[in-house]
Amino acid sequence: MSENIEKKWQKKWQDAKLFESDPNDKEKLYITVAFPYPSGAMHVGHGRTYTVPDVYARFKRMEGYNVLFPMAWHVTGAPVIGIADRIQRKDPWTLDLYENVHKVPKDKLPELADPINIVKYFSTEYHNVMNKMGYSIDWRREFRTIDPTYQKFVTWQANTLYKKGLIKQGEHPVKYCPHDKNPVGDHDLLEGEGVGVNELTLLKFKCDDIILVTATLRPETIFGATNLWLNPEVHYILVEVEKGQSKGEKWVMSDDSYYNISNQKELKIIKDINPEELIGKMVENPLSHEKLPIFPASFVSSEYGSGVVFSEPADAPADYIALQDLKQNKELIKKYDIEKVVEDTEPINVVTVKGYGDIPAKEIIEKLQITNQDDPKVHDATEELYKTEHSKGYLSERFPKYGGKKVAYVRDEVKKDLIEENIADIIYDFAERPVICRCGNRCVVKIMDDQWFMKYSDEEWTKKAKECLEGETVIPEEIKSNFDYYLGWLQDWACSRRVGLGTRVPWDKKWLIEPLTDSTIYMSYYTIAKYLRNMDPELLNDAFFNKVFLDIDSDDIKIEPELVDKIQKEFNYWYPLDWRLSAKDLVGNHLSFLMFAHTAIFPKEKWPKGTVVFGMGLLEGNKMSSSKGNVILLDDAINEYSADVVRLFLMSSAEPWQDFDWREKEVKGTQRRLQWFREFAAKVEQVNGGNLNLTNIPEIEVKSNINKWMIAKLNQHIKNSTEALEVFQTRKASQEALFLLKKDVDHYMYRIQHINNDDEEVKYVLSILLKNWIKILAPFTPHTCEELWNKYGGEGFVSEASWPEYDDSLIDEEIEKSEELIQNLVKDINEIKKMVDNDVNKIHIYLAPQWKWDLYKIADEIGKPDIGQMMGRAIKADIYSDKKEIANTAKKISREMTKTKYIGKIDEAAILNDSKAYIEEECGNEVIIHTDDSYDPQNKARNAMPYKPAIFLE
RNA sequence: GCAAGGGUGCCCGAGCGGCCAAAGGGGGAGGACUUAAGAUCCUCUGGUGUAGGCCUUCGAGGGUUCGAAUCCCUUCCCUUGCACCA
Repeated sequence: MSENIEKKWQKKWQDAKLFESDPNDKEKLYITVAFPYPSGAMHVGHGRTYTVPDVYARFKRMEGYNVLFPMAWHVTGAPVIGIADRIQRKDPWTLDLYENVHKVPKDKLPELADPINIVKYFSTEYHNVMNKMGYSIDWRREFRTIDPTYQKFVTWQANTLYKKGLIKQGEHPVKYCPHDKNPVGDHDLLEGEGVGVNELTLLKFKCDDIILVTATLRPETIFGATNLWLNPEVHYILVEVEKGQSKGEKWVMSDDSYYNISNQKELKIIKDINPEELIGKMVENPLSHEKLPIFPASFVSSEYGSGVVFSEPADAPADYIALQDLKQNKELIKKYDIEKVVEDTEPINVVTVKGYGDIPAKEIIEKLQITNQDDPKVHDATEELYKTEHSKGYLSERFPKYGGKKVAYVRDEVKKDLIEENIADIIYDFAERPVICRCGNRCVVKIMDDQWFMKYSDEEWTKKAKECLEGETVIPEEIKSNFDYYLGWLQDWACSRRVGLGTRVPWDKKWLIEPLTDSTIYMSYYTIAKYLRNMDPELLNDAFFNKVFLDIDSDDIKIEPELVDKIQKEFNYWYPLDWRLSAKDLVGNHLSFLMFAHTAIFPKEKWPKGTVVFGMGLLEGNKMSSSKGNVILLDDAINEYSADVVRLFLMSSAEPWQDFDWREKEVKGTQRRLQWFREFAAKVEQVNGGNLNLTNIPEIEVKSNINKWMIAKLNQHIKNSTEALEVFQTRKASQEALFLLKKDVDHYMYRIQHINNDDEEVKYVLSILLKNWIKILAPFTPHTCEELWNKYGGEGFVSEASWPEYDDSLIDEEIEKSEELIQNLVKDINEIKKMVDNDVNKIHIYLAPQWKWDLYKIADEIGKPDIGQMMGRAIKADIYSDKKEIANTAKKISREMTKTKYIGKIDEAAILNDSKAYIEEECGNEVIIHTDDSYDPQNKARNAMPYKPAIFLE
């Protein structure tokens, strides 16, 4: 049923070309959301992402803007290559994922062995589901990032940045498989997913004419170096460095580490080295020049770093325990003839850290009860101490230049100085191992030296990007400082790739442009995409784009000038982008790149104006994840609940930047609420005798308080909802527009039960209410609203209807206070009745006399519960003769005023009389409203306070 | 570790100096309707009180203020990001 209605309106919108936006005289609004990478089916989390801009677009359209909301598909990149490959190989996990989670029909599955087919299949799927959601997208501008026309655009973009000197060649460490001769991404790994690459400082210890190189994460501990460790079991070699700052030096390292380091430096193997011959010899500490002995140790790994380690037993638990082991191993000491030096070797304090003494490593070894260097707990000890010292440690005062400073700062300083003096170099290694390629071979860290980089570190460029950020509205606001941080922190970004789908680097065709780099200014492409989609890509040269986007004239433009002019005008009409929406995790890359790229290419007036950042999706409290199968596909959700229910739920369960939680029970609650709304509309028609006409509601003057109250509430909710939508608060807006308004309507309907159901005022109020209500819900539940609008005589599409103007003058404090007065009174009476045992016949109500209002006013002017001041002013103004009574009342007011908002005197007698019948009905007794205390047997009248009449139950 | 955000009633979540015992939803209890169930509607959902009140609560501790869930300080805990990947 609802599915048919939704289909019907989607078709009507399409036939009327409602969302095909072309330049006109209206004010424009251009909104985009990060386009999807369609490597799987759309789930409800994606649904939220794309519903937010749709709701906003629909809202702004009703406000009278010419809104552009386009969509395209980001299909460049490597992941689909891996997926296709796994499908090709019939990897069971992948097949299961695509068949059962992404729900690809079994007969279609084999086609997905081709990456192109994956992106085609899912982008088509996305397109269809987006239509089923009722998104108001201008599909004439749809494209995929591998379309030849788009590639021409990316080529232009790359050339433009290149010419400005913002793309440079440089070196960069990557995970690399020496067997495949290719960089490897995480998805290409058999083992070691997510393992990071560490930059290690390689310290050079001279030993005659050769150098023992030791790799460390903690170069500052060089001050406490006592000896070197070599593992007698490991195979060492001597190599000569052939290039770079260490050229000509002869290094000793393990041959396993050579496997890695040779990918980073040009090394020539000279000969094998027998560690036994080196153990016992002395090397020179490069910093202090003192002589240090070489000792044997079994914990030294041949794979990590260089296979040679310098020992700092005060702060490195492994070094400490290895030294203890050695001291006890008389046999070994004897073998290498190092009795004296071993005996003399003691830890040297380097780092002072709270909670530890002089030799932190000793303490932690003892704490964890580690008994020898091959105990796996050594690893935990190292990790713990490393973290503590890094965050809380200080280098001991006695070291010149660096002493007394925090370890965290000293580390980089020492490293920089050592390298400058050429007593250290840099190598890279994995933080953990093993890292094994799919082909079964050990991966290495390779330095690619022909990699292309975006120079995001460029100071001037960063300054401009920050300026761009400064001029933007960021929602939520707190993210802005985050952005600022990222813009400054971004280093050069490797922007070329060897594998994946994408556009070639125009001047170096062996590279592809990295997928985050090819989608930083594509919002400008949307504005002209409808002209380019059927064009011969060969016509789209740089000259063309230069003219359209930057107004640079050229003889090389191959398209007729009139068309170029039209295209350029369209770009200038839509640009700059008003709003960019994207997920939280893209703040540090995509969204920042977007700002960088815009400032580099476009003049300031074309820089983006606003960014909205999204939170994540949860499913019944757990993180949504396709790969774990923990998702609900959007299509399934639509089929089960209808698009409107899904939309409404997604918009109302959390604000866009918060994490939302798809809870079936609450989705069902939303469904019932929407159903209630439809029934309410039918009820309004029924009250109107079956011929409700929303286009033509006869004007009528509203007199009764409760009707005025309903109108006031309606206006208040429209106002709140409008203000919330302006700043993308879809949750607040939908709460106001549906849930809170419904609560007031419920109350209203209850209140008017006693009124003649042919009452003209009620008919009018309900009609006005419904008319506006349909409108303010239209952005959230467009199909339902379109249907109701049409059914009850609305003119045209509600999607095109004008957004309701709220009238501040109708949002009357006094009217609200009146209803509050009545409700509080009823509540109080019933509460007292509950507590009183005897039967009640009559309810007497006494109102506060004028002087109490005067006193309340004085209290309000003072602004705080200061009884002394109140008394002073009251007596001066001579508001009442009995000072004791004034004092008593002042005390009460002092208490009351912190709980009640003062809005001036209201005519309580009139208000209560207006609703007397209602009060009697609610309380079940006759009500007598006294304007004086001529009948007051229990002396209750004196309790009357402004907004709080006295009650006497008889 | 660094950076950002956050800890609110059974649960999710609003509130961000006084209309706050704290919106709204979910869950629970009771009632109306119904042959019954469901849906819908009403009431209650911190404690206590024989006159509309009082007491205790917003991670913990301290402070500012006539007044703090809201502001400041300290402390504990949680979530996210830290890159060559969309």
